[in-house]
Amino acid sequence: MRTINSKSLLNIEVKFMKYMLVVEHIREGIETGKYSYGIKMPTINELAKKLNVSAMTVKKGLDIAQSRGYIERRQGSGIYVKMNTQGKKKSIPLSGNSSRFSKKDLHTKIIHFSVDRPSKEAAKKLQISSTDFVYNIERVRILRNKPIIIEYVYMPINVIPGLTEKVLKNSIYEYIRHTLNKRISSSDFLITGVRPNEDDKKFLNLTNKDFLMQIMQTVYLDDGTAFEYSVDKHIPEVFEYRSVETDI
Amino acid sequence: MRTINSKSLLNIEVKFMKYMLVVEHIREGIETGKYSYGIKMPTINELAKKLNVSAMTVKKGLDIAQSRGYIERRQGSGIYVKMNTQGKKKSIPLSGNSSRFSKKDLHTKIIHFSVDRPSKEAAKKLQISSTDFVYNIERVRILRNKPIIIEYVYMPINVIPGLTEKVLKNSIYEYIRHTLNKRISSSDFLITGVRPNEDDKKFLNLTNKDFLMQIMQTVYLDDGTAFEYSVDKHIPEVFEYRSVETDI
DNA sequence: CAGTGGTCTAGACCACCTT
DNA sequence: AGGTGGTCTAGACCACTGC
Repeated sequence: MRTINSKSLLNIEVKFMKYMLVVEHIREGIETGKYSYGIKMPTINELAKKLNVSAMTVKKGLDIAQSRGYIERRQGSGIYVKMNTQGKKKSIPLSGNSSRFSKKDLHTKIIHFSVDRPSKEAAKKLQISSTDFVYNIERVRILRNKPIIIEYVYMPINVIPGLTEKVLKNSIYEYIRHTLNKRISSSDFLITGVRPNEDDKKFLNLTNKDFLMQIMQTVYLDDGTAFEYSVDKHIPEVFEYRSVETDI
Repeated sequence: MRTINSKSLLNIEVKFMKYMLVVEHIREGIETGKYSYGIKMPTINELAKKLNVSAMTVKKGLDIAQSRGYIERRQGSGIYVKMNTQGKKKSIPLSGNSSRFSKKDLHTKIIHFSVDRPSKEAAKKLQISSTDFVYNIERVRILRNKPIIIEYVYMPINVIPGLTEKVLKNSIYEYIRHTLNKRISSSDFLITGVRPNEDDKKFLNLTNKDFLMQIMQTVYLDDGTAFEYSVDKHIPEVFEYRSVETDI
């Protein structure tokens, strides 16, 4: 990646794509209240001049700001702020758990941890052979003594070597990012509502009357390798998925 | 919009942004099996030459193909096909109902239709005054005699004038697009799991043991006007939300 | 018709992967 | 070192809005 140093006068080296300057400018403007709901923003050329980048780069930044729901663009008219100061945040299923809780309140109980052959389903999703080995993990997330999420996770041992119970007790994603130095790039996921199975009922203290919000997902590294196939089931009290959709 | 005519030799005028040629090329390649899972695609320069567009335009098309989950891009390596022939489709909540059913099998029952003042919540979401008027609509969607979705819809009468029961029986969105000639551009939505209320139970034939998949959404026209605030509740058997998330 | 956003281009250069 | 994708630019031209 090409990087530039902004704020170098402050001796704080911030590495950015230039188009992220645009996104940051808008995010900051919304947070500080400079840009509030419905206001017309500066034009593309003004932004380009102010941030010292080309118009094309501003446009690329606007693409991202728009995809995040910050702004609305009206051809021939201008750019308008769409988000309120109390910014909406996407609850991203990438990390397998909701980020709405402070880390202190959240504990992890490991129900099962083994290395097995993958199920047919898991092998297909992970694009591996049924003779390869995968970690087979079952975890329960507990929020202030209340179990809220049960996770069934499959990861190829070749892709994510060296998993231990200690890692599972903390964050698998931290381990992948900071110990293995791999980058997570994308996920396909599917949200449905399901009834609990026997394990779900046992570990989340549920009955047949209860239900769960299920996310089935395949997660990819930035080299395209699928490294996780997982099924997370959340109790409805703590689940929400928020997003923005834009035409094309 | 700038438009060009492709396939003019066939006397079929297809109006496109050039970058959509790239998206279409990839979609078609996946559908016909020319591009199958894992295959390395032509390079950007090759695509540019083949489709007779600039490299930047190819890149813009790739952005869209990537956001649709068609491809994976690996810097320094190439572009790889990610989607299987039996293409995944996003079940888009924009239309308020799942598009997995043929129109023939789906019927609509209108439970309630009036013009009222908006609730505080609806006024806030629609960015209108509590003294303005809104359509207050309650509909049930019925799939082959089984009620599957109940919808509570609020629309400002100033923005969407002339709604009738006949429109409600068909598609409000068709009416907006083709009769009012307005364009729908984006939506914010929130997916949660809920228990049915009294109306839900009555009209979907549910009990307290049942649950529903709820989408609360605000939908915007391309001029930024919020024109719909709605709560749709789907029975879990027919609900799924599928998507792709990419870093940034 | 002036202003604004959208599309498109050719080309320079950078970052990363592969050999 | 060569190939490939990513970023960035300056500038041309188009489509739309609003005065």
